[in-house]
Amino acid sequence: MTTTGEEPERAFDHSEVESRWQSAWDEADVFRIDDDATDPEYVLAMFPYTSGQLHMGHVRNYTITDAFARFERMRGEAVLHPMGWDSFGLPAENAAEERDTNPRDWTMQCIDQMRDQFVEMGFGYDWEREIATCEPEYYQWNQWLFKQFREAGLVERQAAELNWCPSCETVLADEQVEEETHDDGAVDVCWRCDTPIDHREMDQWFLTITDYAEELLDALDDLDGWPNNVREMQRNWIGRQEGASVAFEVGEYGDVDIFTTRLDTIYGATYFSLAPGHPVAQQIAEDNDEVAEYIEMAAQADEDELDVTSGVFTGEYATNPATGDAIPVYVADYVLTDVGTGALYAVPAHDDRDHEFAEHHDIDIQQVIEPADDAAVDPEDVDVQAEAYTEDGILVNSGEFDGLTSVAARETFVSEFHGEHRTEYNLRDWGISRQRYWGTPIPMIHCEDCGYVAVPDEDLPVELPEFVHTTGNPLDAAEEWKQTRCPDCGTDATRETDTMDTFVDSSWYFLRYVSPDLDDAPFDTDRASDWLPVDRYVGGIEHAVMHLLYARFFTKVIDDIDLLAGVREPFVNLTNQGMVLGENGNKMSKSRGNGVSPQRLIDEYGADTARLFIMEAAQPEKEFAWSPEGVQSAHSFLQNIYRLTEAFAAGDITFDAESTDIADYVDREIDATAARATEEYEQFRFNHALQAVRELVSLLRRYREATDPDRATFERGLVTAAKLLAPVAPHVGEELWDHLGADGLIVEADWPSADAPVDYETERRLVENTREDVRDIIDTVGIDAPQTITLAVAPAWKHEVVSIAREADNVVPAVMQNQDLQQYGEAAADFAKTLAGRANIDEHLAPERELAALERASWLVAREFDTEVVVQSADDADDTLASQAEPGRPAIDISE
RNA sequence: GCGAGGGUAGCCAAGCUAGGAAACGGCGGCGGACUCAAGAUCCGCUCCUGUAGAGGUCCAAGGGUUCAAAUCCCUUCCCUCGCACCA
Repeated sequence: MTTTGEEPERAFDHSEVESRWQSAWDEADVFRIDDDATDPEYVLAMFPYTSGQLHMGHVRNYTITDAFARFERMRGEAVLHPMGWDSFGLPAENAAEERDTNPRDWTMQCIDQMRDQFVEMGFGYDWEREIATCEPEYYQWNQWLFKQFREAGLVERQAAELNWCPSCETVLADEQVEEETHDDGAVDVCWRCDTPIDHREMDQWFLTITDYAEELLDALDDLDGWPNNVREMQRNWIGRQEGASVAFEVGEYGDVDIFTTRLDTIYGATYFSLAPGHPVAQQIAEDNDEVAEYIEMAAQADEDELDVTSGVFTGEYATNPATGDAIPVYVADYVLTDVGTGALYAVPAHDDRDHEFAEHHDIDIQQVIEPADDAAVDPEDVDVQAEAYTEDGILVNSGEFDGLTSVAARETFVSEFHGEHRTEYNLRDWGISRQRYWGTPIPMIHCEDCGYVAVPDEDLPVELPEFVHTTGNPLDAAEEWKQTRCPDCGTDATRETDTMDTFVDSSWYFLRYVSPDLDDAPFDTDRASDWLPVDRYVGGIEHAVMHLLYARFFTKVIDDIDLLAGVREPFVNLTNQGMVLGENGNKMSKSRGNGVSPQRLIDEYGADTARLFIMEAAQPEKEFAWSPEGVQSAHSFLQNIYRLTEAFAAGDITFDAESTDIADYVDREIDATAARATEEYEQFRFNHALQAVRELVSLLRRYREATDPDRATFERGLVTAAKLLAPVAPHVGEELWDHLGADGLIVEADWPSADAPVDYETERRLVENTREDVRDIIDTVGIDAPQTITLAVAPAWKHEVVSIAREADNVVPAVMQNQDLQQYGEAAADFAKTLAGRANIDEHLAPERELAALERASWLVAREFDTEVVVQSADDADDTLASQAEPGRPAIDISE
């Protein structure tokens, strides 16, 4: 125990309790799921990178999935809730260097450490399905899948200018390059070490994800279970532009294709521009020193160093197919080699960049689009010499096409100028080569005669050799490993020394859980087709593009090569959990010194306190700040519910066998709580569900204080609270369950049935309003010691009037025409008039139901004012009093 | 610049998709019960006014639709995030 003298005695010792139940779950195999289960609920958290350090983000992420998995399990679902280790990657190499060990030993040690912590947190995983991507049993299937992709024509070896991190000494995918802004502009840096990146030309293995660009984009529309921002980020990343390509004849170099989304502006093209990397620009450079220098300079320049006006005239001219004019050809850095065709015609009048460039280089600006009649801008106000007009409009100065709309012109011009419709994507192919050791060896062999040859299946896996400490790529230094024979011709050959991007590992791991020990295929196709897609996927927003896009790509390819039967998307519902901020509301970080160690929290307060605090703090998507008060509050709640249950179990509570109105009230609240908590769990709003549980426990305490409770009702309340709490605080849940003398484990118990009581909301409103009115009167009048509070329900005829009034358009005549109400004459008419003046008439209970509701709730009023409360029907009540009552608003009399 | 999501009482934060009660809950603050006292627990209050349940003003700002708007529509301002020399 770590209790200090200042703190109250703890009701139980969390470390003893928690480890005891963890063993019990383990022995009862409660988290194991049979291979023959049919379409289980697949609940998955993004598996952790094996840094060895569990942080609050992990705790939150895994508590969310664990609580939801436990909830579904109690509801009777078969649940697949596995865990594994994203265990390849550069940090392990760095750690190995620092600690004079090797990546494997380091990683394995991290895994053991993290697994222990997960167990301590009470996370219920099917550990028999545990996987680690750094094991040959796993990564051999990366290699096998790579070959399958290759056979499907989805692997290419391309020379490409690549992002190179000089510090990590490796190539980075576009996705791994981040922009860092400084005072003097932006710099591209390595996502891992923040070192500014270089560019290098190298041969690399690519997966042609661009072949799937269209489906990856279109299918986003149907991913309703994904957050909008993630879908939008992927749309952005894939970046589709609908346009057209048209050829311009460039001097002696022949036709050069351009891509444009604004073919309607072609008559306004007054110059032509090539990217520095465009083949024709390179050709021109051979005879033109000025162009050559410019291209060289542009290649050296940092991102953003050259502005839009940077460029050089080549001395060449292109022919505008629309006007027949010869327009000057420039090489300009703002034209990007890998966007479109790397060449464009420029229309200064209708494009901001072209406009700026033209001004700087003194090129003609020719207007060809005017605002349409219905545009917000008057054509007179448009001065393209001053500023580009970039909206669509009506063509002018475009020969016979004047008067066409932009939309029509774009269509017409495609055939007119022998172009073609074309769709371009920003998405680039996925370069997976990494010049590092701790990853999956790419299963290729280079033979002088045969070129690149895949390692035959029977020779897989290509296992990593022993790690050697070296400055370069350790695989390159492993001479013995490198030397092999060509599978085709048998002559000496060398192995590929690059390893795969670790995002390959995580692109299909969710399939491996289905059959983790299978040794003749990556996963069981039938079972995977039944168990997938993942029903609930939870992880950080940082994976919005990379991991989630690659995983979608892999799933589609795997389905296309018939390893899956009709699974096009891996994750149906996605939740990105928010950050856990430091106490001051800032990001937790070492430099700020505001980090909180999960381990210390577990030691001090126990896993359940940590879990409860995190889940109560906010909805999963929202960030929240760490709060010692919140932790304390969660802890004392657990202690309190424990004490209450213990008192019940120990026979410290006196019960009264007679059924009472109070018991009826409590019974209804129990049902309402179960209903509400169930809905909130389903909606992933754990904080709301937990709030309901707290309210129920508080009610049970008040119940006990107010009277000798009914035993069955009180017990049912405790059982319900324990069950509703169990997914979030499972150890305490078991302990409560045990005290309540129930059979088996709460983790396997049935979820409480969840129908809200009849008229619950209306009744609650009636009771709350009445209590407030009583308070209001006592307060306003200044009554010190009320003797008796009398509540009288309105007579049945008034209820009838209200019912009629709710339906009728014209209240007073409708009421007066009613035969039954005529006997109440004047009174009925007056009441009808009152109601007619109201904008809205609330729902109300029938008189006998209203009476019963008030009788059930009267103990709350009696308790609050320490007084007698009498609830009367209209017949029993004094006439004057009863006449003041309305449906939903009993008359109140307070005597001193 | 483009896109996504937001702005609710001292603070945090529900409600907004399906318009109908000054607007759930928590923290903080105030008062009361219990207690020798503190803590824990319990009962209230916490926009303004009010000696019988009332009235007034409210959900970034302004306008509109409606019997009725925090909720729907328009405009403006501000915040957070993502993308961005993308032709």
